[in-house]
Formats: sequence, C-alpha cells, structure tokens
Amino acid sequence: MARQMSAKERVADVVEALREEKFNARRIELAEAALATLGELGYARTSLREIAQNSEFTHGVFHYYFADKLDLICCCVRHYKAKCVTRYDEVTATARSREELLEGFANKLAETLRDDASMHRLWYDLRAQALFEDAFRGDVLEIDQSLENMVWRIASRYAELGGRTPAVSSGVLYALFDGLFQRYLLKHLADDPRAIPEMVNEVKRLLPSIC
Amino acid sequence: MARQMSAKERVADVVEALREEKFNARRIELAEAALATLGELGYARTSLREIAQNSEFTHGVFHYYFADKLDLICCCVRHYKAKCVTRYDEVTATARSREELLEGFANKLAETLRDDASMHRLWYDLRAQALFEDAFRGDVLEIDQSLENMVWRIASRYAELGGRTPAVSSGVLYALFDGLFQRYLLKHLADDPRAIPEMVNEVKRLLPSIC
DNA sequence: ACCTAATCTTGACAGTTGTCAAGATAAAGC
DNA sequence: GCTTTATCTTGACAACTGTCAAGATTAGGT
Repeated sequence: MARQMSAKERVADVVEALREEKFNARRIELAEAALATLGELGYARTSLREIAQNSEFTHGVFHYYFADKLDLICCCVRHYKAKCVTRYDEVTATARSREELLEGFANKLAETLRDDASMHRLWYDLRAQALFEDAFRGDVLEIDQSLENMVWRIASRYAELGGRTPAVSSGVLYALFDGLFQRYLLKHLADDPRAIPEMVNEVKRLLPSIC
Repeated sequence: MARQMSAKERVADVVEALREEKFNARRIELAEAALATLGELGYARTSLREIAQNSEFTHGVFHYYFADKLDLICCCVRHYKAKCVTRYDEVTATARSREELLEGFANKLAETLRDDASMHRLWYDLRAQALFEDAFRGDVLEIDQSLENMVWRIASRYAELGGRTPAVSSGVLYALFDGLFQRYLLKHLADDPRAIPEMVNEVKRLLPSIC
C-alpha cells in the first residue's frame, strides 16, 4: 500500500534528487573532458591519466565518478549521441523547398565534417570497438539507430516536399550516407582539400535521384 | 655505365635475393600469426607478447623481423589485402547470367560474413585507426581503393550481362556496400541470426535496381 | 560553530607494455 | 672442421596502465 509521505520524506527526496542531478552534471563534465582527449588520440591510445592531464581534473576524480574505464567511455558515447542526433532537425523543420532543404543539409554536412572531424573519427573508432567489446554494443546499436532515424527524417521530408517517396529503405539509405561520410572523413583527415566539396557535390547529385 | 657482371657477382645477387625471399616469407608467417590475435582482440587490446603467446614464436622474433609494432601491423594489413581483394573474381569470371552472378555474389558475401567475421572487424578497426595514425593511412587508402575496384568489377559485369550500365559511380557503389556490410557485420557479431539472410535479401533487391 | 558526509588529492600497488641487448643456437661459407 | 653470419631466446629496462585506499579538503545540515 502506498501511504502518504511526510513532509520530511518529501524534502529528503528532493534533496536526494538534487544530489543525483549534481552528480550527473559532474559526470557529464568529466565525460566532456574525456571526449576531447579521445577525439584527439583515439580509444587505443587514450589512458585515464592522459585524459586527466588534458583537463582540469585529477585522475582520481574519474574513479570517484565512474566504476571503471568502460563506464566512463560508455558515458562519453551516450553524451556524444545526445549532442549530434538533432544536428539537421532545424534545417528539416524550416526548409520551405526541396532546394532549400538540400542546400541546408549539404552545408551542415560540410560544416560538421570540417569542425567536428575528431568527434566523428572517435565515433567510428568506438563503433569498431563494439565489434570486439560487448559492453559497447548496446549503446552503439542504439546510436546507429538514432542516426538512421535522423537521416530518414531528412530524406522523407525531402521527398515529401517533392510529393514523392524515398526509393530505398531507411536502413539502405543510412548505410549509403554512413559509408560516404566515413570515406570523405578519411580523405579530409588525410589533408585532401577536395574531400568536402566532393562530398557536397555527391550528396547534391545523390539525394534528388533517390528521394 | 652499366658494366658486365662477373659470375661471382651474379651468384652473390641470387644468394642475396634468396635470403630476402626467405626473410619475407618469415615476415608473412609472423604477420599471419599476428592477424589471428588481432582479429580476436582488436588493435587496442593486442600486445606483442599476446601475439607471441598465441603463436609458435617468442616475442623477440617479432622484433627481429619488424622495426616496431606499427611496422608489424602495417605488414599484417598489406597481407590481409592481398588475400581478400580477389574474393569474388571467380564468380565474376564464370557466371553466365545475371541471376548466376547475383546468386554467386550474395552467397560469397554471406559466406565471408560468417567465416571471416573477425578479419572483417579487424579491417574496420584498423581503418578507424587510420583516422588517427598517419602511418596506417597510406595502406588503408590503398586497400579501400582495391575494394572499391573489386565491387566495381562485380557491378559492371552484372550490368554488362543485362546490356546495361551501373546507375551510380564506383565510389558511391562502394560506400553503399561498405556501409551495408559494416552494418550487418555488427548485427552478426551481436548474435542476431537475421543478419546474414537480411543482408542477402538486401543485396539481391538492391543490385538489380542499380545495375 | 560543529559534525557528518561528500568530494577530491595524492601516492602507491601490481601488472602490462614496447624496446632492447647479451648470449645461445643454428646455418652457411670456406 | 672452423669461422662467420643469421636467427632466435631469454631476461631485463623503464615507462605506463587501471585500480584502489588513506587522508585532505570542502560543503551542507543542524
């Protein structure tokens, strides 16, 4: 039977919730600091001490807030997800024509390839780790699904603006864009200046032919 | 001025060539042993001692034949390439009809996803490493190009058998198949039994619509 | 102001890493 | 056979790793 909570109990609950919120906020801060180093060095070369040295924290703090290294990195992955899954939503929502949507999408794509290259390479690195490490698999599959949904929102809206329907399934479409992005990311990181414009051209040619 | 070689010099050259050949053969043996462990553990978790322990060699031998760890792994990558780039060539060469080629291609694809899963995940792992480590980039880009050519040989032959021409560029086609394969590899390694049949279905539906 | 609990720092631990070098063994040349 | 070179083993090295615990510091509640 649920019974009435006393005032004292309610206060305790609120206090507890605040504490947890503060605790989580700190975890995010730490995860964010870890992401910086992970994006620079990659999973294989990143140690907790290296993360700590590149941040304002000492290495002990990370063990106070995370059970172990995997826990920290999983938290990083989840946090990364939240930030990037809505990247194109504004463009999708505001574009009034097919041309405008395509232009906006291609631009954002180019922008993130240029500015967030090290976060993207970290994502591909961690997704590869999920091929070996069970602990990552759940989160990675979930993020992959979110990204697939994101691409699908763009594509189906683009089709809709032309009174059409995408010619391929959501999964195939994501595989295509994911494969392309990975490819141009590598080119870009290999200092090929053609990477970004070529990607933009490819996307502008491809999307109208599919949707 | 090129001058006539003495008999002694020619013998010395042959001896030298044999020595080098033997040396290279040993390197390949070692690389092959290393690939087994790398495919099992992934780049981040694989140490030279671990490689040695899972093989018939002692860890010192690896340093006799390779300058350092990167040198060894680069050799592994190159060797891996040589083995897998011709995987579909027989099917492409012998198939007498579109249906036969498609069937053969899809079967080989399913077979390699099932049997060589750990080599494939290693490839994706190392390609991700190339996003961070310059030393890998050259080899990885070269292998990527070889794989793209391989896919293109299949697709253009498939189109040819129907008197057609592929509807997309070689790069886009490779990105698509690469993205799809990566996706189903992850599903397969996550013990999803639908991974292989779904991939086969997807490919059988996709290829005729493109080529 | 005091006490308790939360937060953080520091240093230590055992194990692992890549690398190297000295010496053992085997092969090859004469 | 002996010598010289190539190949391999073994053990050591310093540096680095994740983890933990004891104690310092801080914040919060009363």
